[in-house]
Parts: sequence; structure tokens; C-alpha cells
Amino acid sequence: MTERVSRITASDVALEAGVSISAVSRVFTPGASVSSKMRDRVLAAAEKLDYMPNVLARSLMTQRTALVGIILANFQNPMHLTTLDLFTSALQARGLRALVFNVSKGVDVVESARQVMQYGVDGLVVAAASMSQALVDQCARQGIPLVAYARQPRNAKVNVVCADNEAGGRLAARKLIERGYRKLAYLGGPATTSTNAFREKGFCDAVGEAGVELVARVNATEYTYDAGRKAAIQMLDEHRNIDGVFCGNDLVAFGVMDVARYRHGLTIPDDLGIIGFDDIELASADAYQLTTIRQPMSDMVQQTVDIISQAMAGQDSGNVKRLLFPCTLIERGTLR
Amino acid sequence: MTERVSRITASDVALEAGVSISAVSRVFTPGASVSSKMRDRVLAAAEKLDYMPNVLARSLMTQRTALVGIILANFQNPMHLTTLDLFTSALQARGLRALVFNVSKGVDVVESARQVMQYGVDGLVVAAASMSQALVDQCARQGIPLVAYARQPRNAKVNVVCADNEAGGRLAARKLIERGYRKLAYLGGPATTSTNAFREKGFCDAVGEAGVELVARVNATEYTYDAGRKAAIQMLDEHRNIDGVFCGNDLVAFGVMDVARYRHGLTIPDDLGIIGFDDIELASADAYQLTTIRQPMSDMVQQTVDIISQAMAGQDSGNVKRLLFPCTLIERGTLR
DNA sequence: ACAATAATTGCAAGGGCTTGCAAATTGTAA
DNA sequence: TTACAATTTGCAAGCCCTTGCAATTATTGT
Repeated sequence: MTERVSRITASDVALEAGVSISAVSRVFTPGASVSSKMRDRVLAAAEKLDYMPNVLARSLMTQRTALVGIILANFQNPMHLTTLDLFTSALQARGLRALVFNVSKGVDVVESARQVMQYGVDGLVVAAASMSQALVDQCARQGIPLVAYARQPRNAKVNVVCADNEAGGRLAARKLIERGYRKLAYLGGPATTSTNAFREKGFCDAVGEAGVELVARVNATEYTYDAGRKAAIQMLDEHRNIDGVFCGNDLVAFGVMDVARYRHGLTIPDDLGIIGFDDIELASADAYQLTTIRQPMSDMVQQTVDIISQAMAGQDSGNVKRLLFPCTLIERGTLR
Repeated sequence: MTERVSRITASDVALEAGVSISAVSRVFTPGASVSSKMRDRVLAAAEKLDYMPNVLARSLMTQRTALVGIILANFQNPMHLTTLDLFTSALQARGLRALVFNVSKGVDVVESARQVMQYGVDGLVVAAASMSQALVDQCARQGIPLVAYARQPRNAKVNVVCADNEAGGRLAARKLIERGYRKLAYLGGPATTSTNAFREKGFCDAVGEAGVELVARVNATEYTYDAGRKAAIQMLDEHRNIDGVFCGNDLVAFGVMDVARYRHGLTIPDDLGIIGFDDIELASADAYQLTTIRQPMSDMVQQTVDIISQAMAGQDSGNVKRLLFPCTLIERGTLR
């Protein structure tokens, strides 16, 4: 049977050390006024009793939880594990914690957000597909900094930290054309995502401006290998003359490569040039050697956390930030 | 300038509805005694003011936070994104939230655990490399259910939910031998991990029992493609006669495959048979078609969450559970 | 040594909620 | 209608901590 022992509280420590509760509190409050004798006594007692301040009670007083909500979808894309890795690390480095919400499977973003807010998060980063006006208003009303990460919502009144997907799309187009590909195709991610919209726009615009033929424009249903593969089967069956494809992300690109190589017997990069997006770990695997476009994730996450912690410190200018980060092309073996 | 409006509280709602604060509280407490008239009045007022109960204050009273800490390392292995996906979903389905801690980069597990505990988590799942006795004691003392997920710590006094890695290793050995491979090698993950230890033991035992030669036993420094690749280069250079390899996980297996194919010109599965572990999405990619061992992650996560929520409800038998889940071999194209 | 200033300490009032208890209400049976 | 039980409601104490204020103690200059 578990013997439920109630937690040690500040008053226990105060009793043990023979001081007031306030004294204990101050010892555990950075920047408070305590003499070194007092600190030593309290710390000794705390050590002895294995005391830890109750963050909940503290938060109730200070109106700060040091909790940052992260609303995330797309738990299939390995890139987002890196996202989580970077976020949790960056937050922890600032003494903050990540409260992760998963809105993958038909979970309502707004409802999730409400729940996050009940925990009194000090900040919220939304890396999910959609973001409602209600949520934005809610955050504004409560003074909670909100950042849209890796997506560019139409809504103007929200902080955005995102890769410049449109420029990335243009970059891909220009590179393919520069290497002599002339029958291009776009095989993007889900049509509903903002990343897809911007990558597609940038790519198609640049192809058009160069006067090169855009043979096909297709969307995979998800940002996954299988979805990419399925879309590629259909696309390459229908359009035999395609010689260059820009893909929504690396996983989709892998699918395209495999269909091209193993189903159509095409040689990459001679018969078909491929460019992906994200530069996941396996993009550099010998089996793929994928030329791809990398977004500066580390910087992006850092900026996001900066925005939030500045806002928490009350140092925000008050006007929303829209930060677009430039992408770089990582050249490997899928372009001739 | 952000106009910091303090949150709507129960007393605001009480005032608006012309009732007591307790009444408001009871309306938002499942199972409390409230008349339907009262409920309607309060709900109307709450709706009007957009009231949400403050979870912190509630937790302070009830000693329940509905927060479950998840301590995770290995943010490189895409499999763990699935882990997080499953955990967050399973927890959310039970009205619980995940407080994720990242102990990847030299962060102290014990220290992290202390921090998690300060948030008054109602449960803790440790999916990190190590787990100290101090942590186990701490949880026991405070009556917090603790589960070691996907690892088998030496420590006996802790709940364990894990794949039967040893059986998995044996399974791999028998399959390779059954298919006629006779010069076997083990290329595992980091020597410090319990998963490696058990997979290695199972594999080597079974190979020994069958009287088959074990040519090499190597550990990759990490469970990644690159580490697998590096280890494979060394191993295959040194032992030219190896004809079958059991790998620590799929990523490592990819590395081995690529070294074998692209560096040594070996044909898989004829010259070299390969078995991986985990069955990640790309294991089924045409470029790898990896035969691998799958652990029933969904069941494992479900069980973990069950254990925790039962313990939270006070229905735990009090004695620790050690659940080992059987693995299954997924046959694809890397065995002749 | 003394006054004047600075640093430390304790008191007590919250922060927003839950909950045992007693009062008030409603329902039921005779 | 009255007596009684069953519900519903409000009061007030308490969860554990922070912090303004005033009282105390330590420090400094002369």
C-alpha cells in the first residue's frame, strides 16, 4: 500500500529552522532580501526535510507559471521531433517548461487552446494547422504572448515565426531550371496547409517567369512517405515527360524518388531531378542523397522563445512581429 | 501596449449570477450537488463572462493536477515522435496533459525529475536513459505513480512497461539462422542502454545455442543513421565474411545497408541479411524494404497510461508491475 | 558613543478555488 | 396542514505560497 505522505511545506521548514514562513519563501525567491545566516539555516532545514517549493501555490500568487503551451499537429513528420527537441531545450534553458498539446487526430484546436489557457500558460506557440480568431483574441485579452510557428496564417494580428517558404519555392525553381530541367512539376503537401500554399506559389511563379513549362501540380494528402509515393505514382503515370520535381517535404521526395527509380526505372538525377524540403537526417543517407531546402530551425525556435520570454518580461513593443527566415539549398545528388 | 486584464474568477461569475462562489465551484465540479436551475444560471453567467476555472487554484486544493510528466531523451530517433504522439493522445483522452521534459543534452535526469515534481505531476513516465534510486524513492514517498517506459532498469521497485527486447533478439537470431546465414554479427545501439543490453543478450544467446558463429559484436555510439553507418564501415572492413547482421534499430540498419550496398557492393539479401528494430515508417520504403522487429507501441503506451490513471484513482494493487510485450517480426526484403 | 541610514525579518492579507458543516429549501407522507 | 427526510445552498476555513508594510536588527559616519 502506498503510504500517502503529504508534501513538505514551507511551514514545516520554517518550524524546523525556527524562522518565519516568509523567510523560507524569500530564500527560495531569487533576488529577495535574506542574510547569509538565514539562508544557511533555511537551506539546511530544507535539505534535511527534502523541501521543494510548490510551484502551483507560487504561480497562484505571482500569476506566472513558467509554462509555455505548444500546440502541435503532424506527429508523423520526423522534422517535428527536432522542433520539439529544440523547443523543450530552449525553454528549459530559460527556466520554462513545455506543455505539449497534440491536435493531430481531429482534436479541436480552439478547445485545446482553452484547456492550455486553464493552466495559466505564460505563452503559447501554435504549430498546428489552423488558428482561430477566437484564440488570438483570447490571448490578447489575457496578455498571453502567442506565436504562430512555421506557418503563416492569413490573420494579421499575430506573431509569426516562419521560414520564407515562398522564397524557398522560388529557389527550388531557379535551381532546377539552372540545371537544365525543362518539364517541371510541383508535388506539394496537403492543399490546406500554409506551407504548401507558399512553397507552391513561389515555385510556380518562378517557373512561369522563366517561361519554363509546368507540367503538373499535385498535392499529397499528407506530408508522409506513403502519401508522397501514392501521389507520385499517379503523377508520373499520367505525365511521362516530367524531368524535374519540387517536393513538399523530404518524406514526399523520398516517395517520389522511389517511384521514379523502382517503378519507372528512371535514373536520378539524369532522367529526373528532385528537390525536397526540410533536410531531415535521412536526406543525407546514401540511399537518397537528396538535394533539399533547409530552414534554419534552430534560429526560428530561438526567436520564438525570445519573443515569448520578452513579452513575459513586459519588454514587448506591443506590435506583432512577422519574421520570415531565409532558406538555404543543400546540394547533394538529386540534381545533375 | 498590452492591456493586462486579470482573468475572470469564480467570484465574478457568482456576482453576475447572484449566487455564492461555492455554487459556481460546484457547477464546475463533476459530481457535486447542484440543482438544474442553479446550473443554468451559473452557466449562463459563466458563458457571458467567458469564465474558465483556474486549474492552478483547483489543484492547490485538490492535490491533483491532471499533469503527467514525461521525461524523454533520444530526440533523434523518429520512433519517439510516435511515442509522444501516442502518449499525448492517450493522456488527453483521459483528461490528462503531458508535461514534457527533454533530457537529451547532458541534462540531469534527477534534477529534471525534481522540477517535474514541483509542478505536482500526478504521474511520471521515464523514457530516458537512466533512472536513479533517488527518483524512485521520491515518487514512492509522495505516492506518485512512476513507470519506466521502453527500458528495463536494474532497479526492481518500479513499474516497467517495455518490449521484450531479449525475446526480440532471440527472434532475430533464429530467423537469420533459419534463412541460412552462418556468419552473424550484432551491431547494437549505445552500450549503456538497457534496450541494447537485452537485444544483445537475446541475440547472442540464441546464436550460441544454435552453434552458429558470431563474428562481431559492435555498438553504434547512438541510435542514428550516421552512427550506424560509421560503425558499419569499421565492422565490415574488419570482418569481410559477415553474412547476417542484427541491428540495434532501423536507423542503424539503414546505415549498415547503405555501407554494404554502396561501399562494399554487396547485394542484400543474398550477400548480406539484415534485421532491424522498431519498424519506423521508412522501413517499408522501397529503398530499404527492411525486415525488422516491431514492438506493440500502441499497447505499451495504453498500458502505461492505464497504470498511471489507475494509481491516480487509488485502485493500484500497490505492488509494482513488470510488463514485457512480445515483439513481432515484420518480413520485407532484407532476408533471403 | 550616538544618531541616522540601510538591511533584514515577521506579520498578515491575499491569490482562486474546494469542501465540511449547518442553514435553508424543497419534497413527501400522513 | 404538519412533521420529517432529502436536497440544495452559503459560510468560512484552508490549500501553500508571495509580498507590502512596519518593526527589528545591523551598519556606518562622526
